[in-house]
Amino acid sequence: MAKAPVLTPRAEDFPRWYQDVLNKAELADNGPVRGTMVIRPYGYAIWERMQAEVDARIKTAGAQNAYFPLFIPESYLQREAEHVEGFSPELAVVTHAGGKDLEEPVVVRPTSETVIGEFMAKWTQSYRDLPLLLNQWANVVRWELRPRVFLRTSEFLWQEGHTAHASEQDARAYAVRILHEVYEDFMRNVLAIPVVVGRKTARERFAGATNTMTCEAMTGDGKALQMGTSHELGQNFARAFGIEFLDESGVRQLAWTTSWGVSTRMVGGLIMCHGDDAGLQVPPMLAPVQVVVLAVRDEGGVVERCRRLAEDLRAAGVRVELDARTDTSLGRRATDWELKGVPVRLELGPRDLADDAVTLVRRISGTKESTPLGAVVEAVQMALVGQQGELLDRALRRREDATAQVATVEEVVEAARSGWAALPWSVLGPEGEAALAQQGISVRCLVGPDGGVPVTDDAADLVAVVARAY
RNA sequence: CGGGGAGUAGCGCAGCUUGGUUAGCGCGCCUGCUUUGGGAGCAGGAGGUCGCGGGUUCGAAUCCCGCCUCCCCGACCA
Repeated sequence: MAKAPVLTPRAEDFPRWYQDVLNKAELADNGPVRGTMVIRPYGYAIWERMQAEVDARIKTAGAQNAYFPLFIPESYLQREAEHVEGFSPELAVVTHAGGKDLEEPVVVRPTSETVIGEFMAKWTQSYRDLPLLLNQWANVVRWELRPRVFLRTSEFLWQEGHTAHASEQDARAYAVRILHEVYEDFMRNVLAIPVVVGRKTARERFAGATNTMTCEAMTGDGKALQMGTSHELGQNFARAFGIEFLDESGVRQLAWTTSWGVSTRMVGGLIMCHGDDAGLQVPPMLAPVQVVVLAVRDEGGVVERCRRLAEDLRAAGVRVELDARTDTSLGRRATDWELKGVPVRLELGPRDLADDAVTLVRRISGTKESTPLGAVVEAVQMALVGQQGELLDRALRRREDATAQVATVEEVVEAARSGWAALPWSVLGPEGEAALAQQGISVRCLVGPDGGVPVTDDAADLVAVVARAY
């Protein structure tokens, strides 16, 4: 008799499977207030690894970290018409504090363009002050109607970059640079998620932006997930907040700003892109635990040998954890580490020890082989590289297989049942986009014929990537 | 806000139609022994204002009225 599956099979009920993974891999719980989440230590360790990798790339791109307040005067939001209109429905507003009603309500930041704009205006006097390249790691609040842990929560963690530039070209170049060198690079090479990078249509644009660019991932059930965005804000916020400078010829000019962010949603994206019926699969580059050394049983010096093995791996720069809980059965522990998606497992028991070997198990390819103890560090390092590549290849193949090249709106609807569709934007257009929206299908982004990110949305030959989205 | 569903142990559920011993089951948890190479077995044990308030009744998880909350599907969204 087969045992009951550890998780609800994905094919049976994908949302249920997602919930099961969150619980069994000990990633997160629902918080007490609707739409909030508790990120458990393993989930948070994954987020910390994401932060470290993204933060390093942001710094390489020249931005500096700072911190702006959680509370923003309500009047700030109202200074940019589209921005306030876009965010009003989901604002959490504090009207009462310190035992009395506030003179002016303060909003809990849904994003920080406004408050940062106010300070950019103070700090920007001369063209020599530009570009001003800021980033902050923070929590933000958007009162969501239909929350899902990690994917859409009322409070989430993110980084938000905000920059001011002397020219439109400079601002655009920076927004594009962040999109590719920070986000796309991180997602593809660390998360092993082959995102499609493109330009949002006017309908999908960020409230207050002149251009929104996006990284879109395909989930295991063939939907789309927006993993990160980079916006050109034109002079909209500069005008609203007075971000001005004197140029080389002494003429007063309005600055051009950008903003860009990725959030804890990426943890949900990781689960949905790479998870299988045995649980999460974490790419080695990201994994907070790359290797677990599993002592099969406490006999004949096995545990001590495992401890040394773990130390050797750690010394070689591998993120390793020792599992010497030999009072719990091997099967249970193996299953638990699979659920958590640890890419490499080293099982060491009396039999292995007698052979002076260890059993190396790969989570992603599912292979298992005996490896001499003397060569194990190198074998592990090769396995980590191999598993990283395999995960990306697999995700890329799946995305390509599940993306239909179509020519009509009818075909889009059919394709979107199980995957993505790509068709000429000239065929679809804003009218077709509105029609699809009625059926819960959206244009995820527009891409150029060469796969590049278009500079406008009315160029010829643009391809619309269309799907149902989370 | 529209349409569906559900509130009983940490989690998942049964019991309710037809009111009646001490409210049950699975998983999990604790203790002990035996185990440990793919989710261990046996024995013992802890754990409950049956969502809240009222009503009917000798007696309510169960019937009646009111309220609250949560989940799922849509519209909003990193």
